[in-house]
Amino acid sequence: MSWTDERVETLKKLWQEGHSASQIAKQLGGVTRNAVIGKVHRLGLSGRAAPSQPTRPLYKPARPPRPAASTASHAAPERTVQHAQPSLRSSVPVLSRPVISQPIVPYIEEPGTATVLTLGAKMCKWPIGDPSSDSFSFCGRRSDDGTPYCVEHGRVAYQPSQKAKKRDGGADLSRNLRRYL
DNA sequence: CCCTGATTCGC
DNA sequence: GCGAATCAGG
Repeated sequence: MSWTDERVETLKKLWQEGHSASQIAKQLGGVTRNAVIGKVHRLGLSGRAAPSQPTRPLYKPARPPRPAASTASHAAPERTVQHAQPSLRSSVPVLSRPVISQPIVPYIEEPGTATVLTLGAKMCKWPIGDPSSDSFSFCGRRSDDGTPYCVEHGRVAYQPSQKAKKRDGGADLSRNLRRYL
């Protein structure tokens, strides 16, 4: 099987909905979960904002060398060591209930006031500021139904996907966009 | 062991 | 671009 437009659309949809790679692979058929993950990465939509527990720590654990299978000529060039940058990739831990007596508000009207402790399920998880900074926060406005972001940020998050599949001269862009919001 | 996503790299 | 092999974890 190959990655047709339709299958990519399905992949993106399921991935955004929080399905695991193996589940998506199973549903699509003809591909392994590795294929799905690889595609997800190439599409640049790795790191889901919505569900699950963060699997990776925020720091980069230094990649181990991989023993090349059976290829003789392979002079491994030293890669430039780039220091780990604070990444937004890791998913945001969503509290199921307040730890102390912190009332969780459904959403916040003023953008950028939600912290990791006050961020609720229905709040926009668009990051604001430097994650390593104390002032780091999330948008926190009411997220659009079923999405991690508010309408405004959802537009930004899922923007560059359409290349006019059918024949709409761009007039239907907003309509197509709604499928992702 | 089951599962998860992440990464590398030959193809 | 693709995805198997392999990794680090839950």
